[in-house]
Amino acid sequence: MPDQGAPACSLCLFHPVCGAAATAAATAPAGTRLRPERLSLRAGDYVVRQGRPALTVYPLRTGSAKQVYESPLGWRQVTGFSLPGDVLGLEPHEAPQHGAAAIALQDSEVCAVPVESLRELMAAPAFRIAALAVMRRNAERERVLLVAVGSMKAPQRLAMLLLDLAGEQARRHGRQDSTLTLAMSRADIASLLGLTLETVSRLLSRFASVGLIAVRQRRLRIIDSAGLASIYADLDGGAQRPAREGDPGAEFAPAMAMCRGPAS
Amino acid sequence: MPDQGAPACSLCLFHPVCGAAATAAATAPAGTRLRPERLSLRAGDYVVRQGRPALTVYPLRTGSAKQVYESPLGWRQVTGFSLPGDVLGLEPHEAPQHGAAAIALQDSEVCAVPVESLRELMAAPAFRIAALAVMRRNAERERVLLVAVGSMKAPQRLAMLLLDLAGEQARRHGRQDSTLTLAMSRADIASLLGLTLETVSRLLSRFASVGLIAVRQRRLRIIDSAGLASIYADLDGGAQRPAREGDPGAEFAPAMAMCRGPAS
DNA sequence: CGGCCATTTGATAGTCATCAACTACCGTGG
DNA sequence: CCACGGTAGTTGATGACTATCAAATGGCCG
Repeated sequence: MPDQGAPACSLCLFHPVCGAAATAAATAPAGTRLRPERLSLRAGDYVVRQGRPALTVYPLRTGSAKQVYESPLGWRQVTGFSLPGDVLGLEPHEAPQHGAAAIALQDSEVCAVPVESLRELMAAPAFRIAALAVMRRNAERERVLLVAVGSMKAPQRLAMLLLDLAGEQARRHGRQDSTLTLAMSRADIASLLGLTLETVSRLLSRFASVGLIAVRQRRLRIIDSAGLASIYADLDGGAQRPAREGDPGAEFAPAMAMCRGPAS
Repeated sequence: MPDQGAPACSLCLFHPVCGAAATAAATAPAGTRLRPERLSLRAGDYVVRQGRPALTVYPLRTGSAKQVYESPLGWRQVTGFSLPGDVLGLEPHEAPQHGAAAIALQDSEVCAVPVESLRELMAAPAFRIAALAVMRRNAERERVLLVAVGSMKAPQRLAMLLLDLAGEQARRHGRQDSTLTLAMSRADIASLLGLTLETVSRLLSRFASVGLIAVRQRRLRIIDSAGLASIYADLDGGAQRPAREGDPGAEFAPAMAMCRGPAS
């Protein structure tokens, strides 16, 4: 067992050049191997603070984190969640300061990579490409979130998040066991989606009552992935025209009765 | 009159190296001067299309444009407006494809700069810094928008936009004459802010009726800039607790009665 | 002048925030 | 080990906010 990294290390941006990983020996030039320091975090710890100089980036080994952005006027909002393999504090456009805070959602471990190392690595085309791809991915994510918050109804937003979390989980742990652990609170989810925690709680209950998911506290299992997807995908957000008699398609309408409140 | 550029050319990212500008002779190395081709656009023309290869960037000389992002599932949303001096189609993270469409809001003029030229220019530290700053600015803008759409009430969002437009206008035309021309339709504004066009129209009317602005069609004048700012800045979105008797501050509450609907 | 589109305005109701209990969970300390 | 307190989460009642539907008005272009 040469690779002593956590399971998700193989997804880390730095994995190919990480001295702690066996693969590095083969692919990385001798001089560029990293021996990152490791840090342990407790739930709630700040990994990076918004506005502070960006001196270090922190690949997440285990645990999870949230990004929190505070607008110039003091509005605060969760802008994303991070799972092992993600890089906390990685700023796009070579920003000299962190654009958002990163906060551990649970006891977690991170590596600490100085930005100088990062800058040197960026000189290597292969690494550079990978790093830029990660940043683009993050940017795209934020845009999807913007559209979700700006145009979609609450059930769709939540369905989107659940599917996204499941997808990320699958990307890491291989097979999708469809069982997630929500490391974030309802309030965090609500902030991300532009809702209130009560609404999130209610929707989760409603999803569960219709058999889409099973949820108990922070343990969640996706039962009907396709159902969630149909809620998410539903353009026009489950709009309810007066439902004239003989309305074609009324007898179908898969699971997106979700958007219509409790079954009367 | 050596500088033949449009007034806003001096704000263009490429101005220091633009062969059409007199200043370029002084600051730019001989080999890197640009002679960008100019294009004329009609209202509604696509400058760049989302997903198409990013081969050219288009500094906006005159007119205005909107960015429209379409999510993977087909949700479409305006993500920003551009004014002269902005660069259309400029993709962050060296993205090979355009991440959003840019559409002229009125008859406009743009320059066409090949990405190869851009790439060469990025080698020069001064230009690189400026370009990265522009991209960071754009990213920050999007995040502010995300928070606005996610957490703020409709009147705040609109006040924010008006102040922003006024600020951008002032940054270009020097003194703020406080008179803007809204090149975008109500529907575009609504899409940007995550509202409907009716709500935007109503709010504009309401703002006007309270003396914050004067608006007739697409001609708008800001009368009480501070009043708009107080609406925008109001944390907790003008929440109305039951207003107990003797509630301190009730007799104040500047212009943010806006958030409470028509004066009863 | 007529048609078309953008905008305004009104009426209505859906969605979701807000306020308020209530319950479940978790770690702590007796 | 169990009682306890505090936090997180659930559920209900209510109504504000804003979407939706509908119609009228105004401006612009052919």
